[in-house]
Parts: sequence; structure tokens; C-alpha cells
Amino acid sequence: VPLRRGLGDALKQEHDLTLGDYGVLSRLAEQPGRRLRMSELADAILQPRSSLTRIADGQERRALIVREPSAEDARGAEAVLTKAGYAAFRRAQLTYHRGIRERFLARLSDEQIAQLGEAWAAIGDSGR
Amino acid sequence: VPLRRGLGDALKQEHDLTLGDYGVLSRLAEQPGRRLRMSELADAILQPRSSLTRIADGQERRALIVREPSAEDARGAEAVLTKAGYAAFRRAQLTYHRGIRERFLARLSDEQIAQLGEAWAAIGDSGR
DNA sequence: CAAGATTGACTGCTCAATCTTT
DNA sequence: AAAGATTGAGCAGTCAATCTTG
Repeated sequence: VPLRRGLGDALKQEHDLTLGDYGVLSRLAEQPGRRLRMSELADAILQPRSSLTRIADGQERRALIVREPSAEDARGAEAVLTKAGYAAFRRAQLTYHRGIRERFLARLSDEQIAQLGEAWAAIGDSGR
Repeated sequence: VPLRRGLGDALKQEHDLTLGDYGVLSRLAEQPGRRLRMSELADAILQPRSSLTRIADGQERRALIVREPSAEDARGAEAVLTKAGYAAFRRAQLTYHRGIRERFLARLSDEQIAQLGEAWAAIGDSGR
């Protein structure tokens, strides 16, 4: 709980991003073409579609992403990471990883970290 | 993230309590006299004082706690768990523990659970 | 003025209802 | 009718400002 809060505060202060924002950018950044349908993106980050819509609204206003209507299925839209969006992600990633390190990993032994990794995998990942 | 969400949803649906509510009840229940100053309670559950005030507002309306002005320092107030509040906590605890078991512990080996416990202790607890 | 606590205003998230395209 | 997506309304949590007592 304080880990999440700490990370969120740092992202907010240094980059004006929420954890939800970070999740979206992070997922898009790792896609081939840096694009994904809204629906799949929502599932990927384990958020309700409506939450993704809000997040995307904000990010589109800030030109971190653009929405393009899907080519062959006009119901869907695709979120595409812009160049600025990718750059913002790379910057935020530094803060994020530093936060994890400082608030979490630094207090554990190498062995414990490895064990945690396995436990995490057993549960089913999902959390980047 | 989905663990917290799942737990929160279950508590909400079955007992109409948030995770914040649960934290307060849980902390009060383990105090001698089932009472604690607002300020200490806020620190104990790692929440800002203002957040605790909101939670306590709701719980006092539902008669799960009462607020009493502190005996020798009239600045402070004490939150006291009522009989109904304690009963509500005991019921919610079943849901909470079941949630942890199902969503988390059931997927890990006994050894992994023990290792996690140690890692958790190394980080510094704080999370009941 | 410090500490304890509360309030006003705002943000982020979520559900249920809705709109559009298949 | 079902899938993709958005919108309206409401809630939990938070900060900064405020009130009160020591």
C-alpha cells in the first residue's frame, strides 16, 4: 500500500502521470507499432474499459497518444503512442524503476528477490 | 493490484465496507480497550488524518464506532469500537481472510509462503 | 505558535446506461 | 442482438486551509 502510494506520488510530481497513465504508456510502448485496440489495451492493464477511456482522454489532450479509428472494424479505435508519448514514457520509467528499487528491492537479499519473482510468476503476473 | 481490487469488491458487496474501513476496524479491534486516538490511529493505518476523518464519519453514522473527546487533552478525540462495530469486524474478517487465501496463498507452496513472510518482514510490515 | 482534528474543493476511478457499428 | 467504446453520476481518498485547544 505505501509502495503504490509512494510510486504514484513520485510519478505525479516528476511527470504529472498517474499509475494508470504509466500502465497505459508502458503497455503501448512494448507493442509492435506501439499501438493497440482500446479494448485489448484495457484487458492488458486489467482496467475497466471506462477507466481506460478516461485515461486516454487525458493522454490524447496532452498528445501522448492519438486515437485512430480501426481500419477494418469501424466500431473499434486504436490507441497509438506518439513520439512525445514514448519519450515521456522513457523518462517516467526511470522514476518508476528507481521507486521500485528504493522502496522495495533495496531491502531484500538477492535470494529473496529471486524467490519473490517465482512466487509472483506462480500467482500469474499481471502487474508489470 | 487485482488482489486489492478483488478484496475491496468482496468487502463492499458482502459487508458494505471499503478497505479503508476494514483497516480502521482491524486496528481498533486489536487495541486494549478497542480505542485509540484519531491521530495515532491514522498513523497506524498509514493514512492521512483527513482520510481517517472521512472514514470515521461514515462509521460513526453506522454506529460501528463512537468518537469520545479525550480525557486529559481536549484537543484530541478517541475512536472507540462499539459492540456492533466489533461484530461487523469479525464478520468482515472472514471475507478478508478467505479473499487472501483464494486469490493469493492458495497458488503458492508452503515454502513460498514462508519466504514471502520473511521478505515482508524485511521490508517493514505496515500492511496487516 | 504547535498539535489535534475537521472541512472545502478536487482528482481519479468505477458502475450502469447509452450510443454506434457489426 | 452483441461487441466496441464513451458518458453521466457518484464515491473514496487527498491536499491545503481552517478551527480549536494546549
